[in-house]
Amino acid sequence: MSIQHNNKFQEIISHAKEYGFVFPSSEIYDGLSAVYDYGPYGAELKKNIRDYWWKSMTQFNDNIVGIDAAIFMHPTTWKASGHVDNFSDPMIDNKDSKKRYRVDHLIEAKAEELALEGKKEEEYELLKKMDEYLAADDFVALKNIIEEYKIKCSVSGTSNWTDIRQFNLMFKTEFGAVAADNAEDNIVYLRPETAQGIFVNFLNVQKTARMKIPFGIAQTGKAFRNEIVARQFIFRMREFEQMEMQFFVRPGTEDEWYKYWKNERLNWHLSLGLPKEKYRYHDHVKLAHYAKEACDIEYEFPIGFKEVEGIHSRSDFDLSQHQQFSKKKQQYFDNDINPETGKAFGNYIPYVIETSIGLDRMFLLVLSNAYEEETITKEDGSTDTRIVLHIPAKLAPVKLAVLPLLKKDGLPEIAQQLMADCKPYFKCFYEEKDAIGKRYRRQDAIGTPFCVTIDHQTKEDNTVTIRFRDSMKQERIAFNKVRELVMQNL
RNA sequence: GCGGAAGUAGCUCAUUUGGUAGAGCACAACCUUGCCAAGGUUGGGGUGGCCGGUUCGAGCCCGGUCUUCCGCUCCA
Repeated sequence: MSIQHNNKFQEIISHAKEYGFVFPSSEIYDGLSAVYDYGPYGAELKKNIRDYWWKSMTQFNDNIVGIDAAIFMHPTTWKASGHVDNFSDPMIDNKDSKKRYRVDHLIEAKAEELALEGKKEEEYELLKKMDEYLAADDFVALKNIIEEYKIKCSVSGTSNWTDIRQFNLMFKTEFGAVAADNAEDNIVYLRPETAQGIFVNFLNVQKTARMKIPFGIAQTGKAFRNEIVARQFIFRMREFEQMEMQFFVRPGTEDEWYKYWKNERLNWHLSLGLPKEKYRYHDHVKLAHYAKEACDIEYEFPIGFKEVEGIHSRSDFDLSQHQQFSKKKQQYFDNDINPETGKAFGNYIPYVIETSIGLDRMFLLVLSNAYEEETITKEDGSTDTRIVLHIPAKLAPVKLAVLPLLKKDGLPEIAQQLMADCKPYFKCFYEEKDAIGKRYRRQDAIGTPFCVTIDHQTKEDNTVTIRFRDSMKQERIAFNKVRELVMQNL
């Protein structure tokens, strides 16, 4: 990351705070690491992004419906999904190389080494101890093993280790107000992804909304991950919001649908007028346990190319797992005729294509792309700078600012009429204090695409000045055309 | 977690060797004001991140602690 880019990122963070987009969480108590709150304009922008996504999924696609599943889920959900077993490993760091290892990997590597030296008994002994201590969560004993066998870091070659720490991806909490006999019985997790809420409702949705494959289920909502290092402003947070759509398809057609959604999702981004050259696909080579194919849509943030959205071909992994753990069939009966056999496709577990976008990351994307510190040359040749957010009008927190040129001569009254006229249709902002130029610049700073000024001429011919954010150009239009003009751009 | 940097008004920053904190912007009120942040007057606002030490006296020196940022590390 260059210093220049770094500065731009800092400026965006400062701007976000100063103008009420994003605040550090619990700031009066010195903040909570990697947790942020959205302020008045941030909440509007975030909501507008969410709504735009939701509409593009559930309104523009006849075969996609939405749900809103709970954050709490039955704990077995996470055993089935693989989150419990795959994300609770003890870790240890080498202080010299700064490299982090999974403790079991480290010890197993040593055992293998012993085996190669022909010390079969020692190998067996070591692995037996390890399993015993792992099962007991005895980190002190595990570290003793590492020291006893003089296990070294392959990078630094030293045995300078930190203490062992448990890495838990999922946040745990207690469910129910009364303690259970066995404390473990009361544990529920805060979901680390929204997808499982869709999978466990697959049959409910399919039956009640009478969906036929191929079809999709969309959902937006909070998810929680206890990241080891969560940083970079709202890019990686421990509490974040996902917008996910799981698309269920007939086995054998997954490649075609994967390509379809890969293409479709990038087009969604471009439909907002975001610059194509800042986007790229990143195809995964190393795949997660459930994935058949996977790619990320990356965007060039001020901190470099980073993932905004993932498209994954998840096979029938999730539904199969839930079928196995719940002992409830997760199958679909496909009445369509298979041209090869002349019979219906019959019962099967559908394959899934997932599109998963981080709402907070999308927010940061929009903000990063919108932010500009512009140098403008005035009529007298002198230069000035203005800070402007070129937020797409569809997403802008405030659509229209209504500004009486003077706070007298009946101009505020006329302005209030316009407010009343537009308020029911989109978010408006009214202001009558300070010089007009200052008011324009304040609207630029929060990304308001249109400003309308009411002046004395308005009283004579019912026209107003409309001023455009990006070009700073002004036009005279009829008072009663303002609402229409703004709505055309939303 | 390791290394580095920084915490003074809402924001950006001053306060030369230790002597009971200041500016600009922002905010509020009034006046002024015909179109791109720059008119005037007045006003509100700070236990200097927190705790302790040295000193007659600490925003400044020392120690600890917390938080944030950057780099490394990790990342479904």
